[in-house]
Amino acid sequence: MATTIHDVARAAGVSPATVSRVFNGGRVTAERAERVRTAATELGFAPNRVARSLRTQRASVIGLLIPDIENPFFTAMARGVEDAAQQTNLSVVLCNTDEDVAKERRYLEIALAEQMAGVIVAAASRSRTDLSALESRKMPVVAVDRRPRGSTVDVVLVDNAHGAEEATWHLFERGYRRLACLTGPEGASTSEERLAGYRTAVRDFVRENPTETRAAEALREERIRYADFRVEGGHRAMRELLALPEPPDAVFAANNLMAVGALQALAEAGLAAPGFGVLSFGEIPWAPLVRPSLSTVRLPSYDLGFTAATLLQERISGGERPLQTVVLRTELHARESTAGPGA
Amino acid sequence: MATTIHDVARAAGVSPATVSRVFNGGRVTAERAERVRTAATELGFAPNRVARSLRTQRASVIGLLIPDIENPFFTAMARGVEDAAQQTNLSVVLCNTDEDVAKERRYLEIALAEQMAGVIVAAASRSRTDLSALESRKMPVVAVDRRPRGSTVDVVLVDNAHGAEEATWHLFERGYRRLACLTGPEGASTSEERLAGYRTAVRDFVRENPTETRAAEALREERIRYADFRVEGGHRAMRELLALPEPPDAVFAANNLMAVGALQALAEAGLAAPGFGVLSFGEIPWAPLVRPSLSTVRLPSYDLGFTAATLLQERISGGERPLQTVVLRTELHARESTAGPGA
DNA sequence: TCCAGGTCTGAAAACGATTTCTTGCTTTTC
DNA sequence: GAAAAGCAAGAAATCGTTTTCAGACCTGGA
Repeated sequence: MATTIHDVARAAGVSPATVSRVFNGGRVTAERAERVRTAATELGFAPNRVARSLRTQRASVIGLLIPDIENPFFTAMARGVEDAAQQTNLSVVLCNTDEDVAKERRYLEIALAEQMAGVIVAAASRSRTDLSALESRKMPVVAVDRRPRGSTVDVVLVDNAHGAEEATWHLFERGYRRLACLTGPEGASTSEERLAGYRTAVRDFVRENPTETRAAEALREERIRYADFRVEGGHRAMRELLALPEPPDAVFAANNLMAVGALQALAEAGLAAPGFGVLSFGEIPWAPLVRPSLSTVRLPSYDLGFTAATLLQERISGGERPLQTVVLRTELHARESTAGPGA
Repeated sequence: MATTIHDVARAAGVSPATVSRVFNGGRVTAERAERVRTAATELGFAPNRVARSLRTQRASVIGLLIPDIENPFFTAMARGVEDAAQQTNLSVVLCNTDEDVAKERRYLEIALAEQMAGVIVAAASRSRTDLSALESRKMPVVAVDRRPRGSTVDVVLVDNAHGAEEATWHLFERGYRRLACLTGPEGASTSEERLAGYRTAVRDFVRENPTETRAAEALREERIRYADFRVEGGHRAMRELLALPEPPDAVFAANNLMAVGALQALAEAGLAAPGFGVLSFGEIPWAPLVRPSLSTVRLPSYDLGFTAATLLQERISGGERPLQTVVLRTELHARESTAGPGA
């Protein structure tokens, strides 16, 4: 049934050790190596990875833990990881943690028990995600998109603050003056950084345009809503914003799903671009189809994954180098229409 | 470092065999079992899955091969698989084959070499996907969404023909008379079945309404376009349809991505509902936001995955029963507006 | 001629679990 | 009371590799 290294050895008239050496680049005379190789193909031999992992204490699989498999941001990232991994014949195991720390912990345990070669993790929680077990067992880890608190691993991040700043600025340039912000959960590094970028942009704009007195209201408490990075949360928060005595005329949404929720709320209220401005931090697939049209900040999701996987592979192959933090830039994608709110 | 079964045995003053029995439900006296258990938790012991797999020749991991990780249909399916798998402590490994038979073959080989407990596969190709290697090694397999030719495995399918029939009929009911069809690649079971359903509905309608002479044109060759199940293909095909001397007034798109492409082409041509009817076979996430609005056939993607995983688990635990084919029903989701093309 | 230094090879010991086999005890049964 | 049966527990074999170790063989220099 399953042909083993012994079967090949017997067929080729050599010892199992020699067969192993042929497959792992040991020193074997050309003539014998040839005999082994033909015997192997003849028998359809493929080395048993489980046995190999047990012996070498290392599998040729890396784990990728993401919080939401249905979010296109993470699936694009997964593609990047996969493409990078293929280069060194690593295979990728995708685990969906569902933003749930308990589920995440279970997957991390599996990663250890399966002796995976390494793990790339987009942490479910900044403070409660615990990578120490992996670190103490010397398993290579790269954190991506979100920086877990207090762990000493390589990190690949998006330049959230800068991207949010540019995006907010863009809303001002388009002529909107009564901005609001829809950010993610308090405590998540991504939502805090994006909110910080929003605030910076508003302050800068107010400083440079002292006559625009109302712009500063964008910093007021009631204009800044914390939601949960999901469609439903964005929807509810947007409704609250619209119910304000002085509702905003544009909104900066800190991720794509909340932007979708906001668009729904706007549609229900009969509002649309260009009268109302919407900026989504993160692409909405098929955004051109979406009504009302909106501008988006394109996130380097694929590259995020690709870079993380490359870093991880360096660690796996034993590269001793200082911890690295890579920050990738975003890209503003303005909607085609140039008309502002007044038009 | 890694605590093994031996460490636990020594700490509890028993043999490794006993420890193993405690964890696998062998017969052990209560008093000893207790000693083992406390020792295990004290040492933080977790059995090494690799070693276990090597010995038992079976891993507690199942592989899920899907053709496109960025298609929400498949990610929803993945969730279903995962939820079902959790019930028996199986973990799921997601592999993205990218509609590429070579990539798929590589993943199937990995599944064998890693000795996974089983595989669920949405085949990249109906005829060229080859599951025989798995079958001959007695690895449990369930095919999902697409039925691979000539293999004897359990299958979980969508009732494509029936769903397409209902959907097409719905277009007629809304008042459209010049229908067209955008189907998938020739040779794919899903696209053929959906096309067949479309044809059945048209024929039925013509038979029941002999005065509607033009309706039969929906069966003409130029009204039926084969594309590739992707956005770009749908876009191109729709443009061709619109360029016909007698363009259609409604289109049945055989999957969600092509429907998106079609909507793009329509938007470019200045067409929208209700003047032009669009029916998407498969949900478009955030469809309510999409312009023009459209009706969709909701596919049981989650249940597809859940059912497949349940079936697979029965096979894994050795249930000997005849091969099964489960067909799940679709659900028509009409767009809210009731106005037809003439309105 | 002999020995040092190299290359190649096979035997055997890991890796960490499960499982068969055996042993020694206790309980039943006639 | 002795034979049969049942049960718990340990010793040891096993899964399929990799890798250490030691031996065999060859080459070249003194």
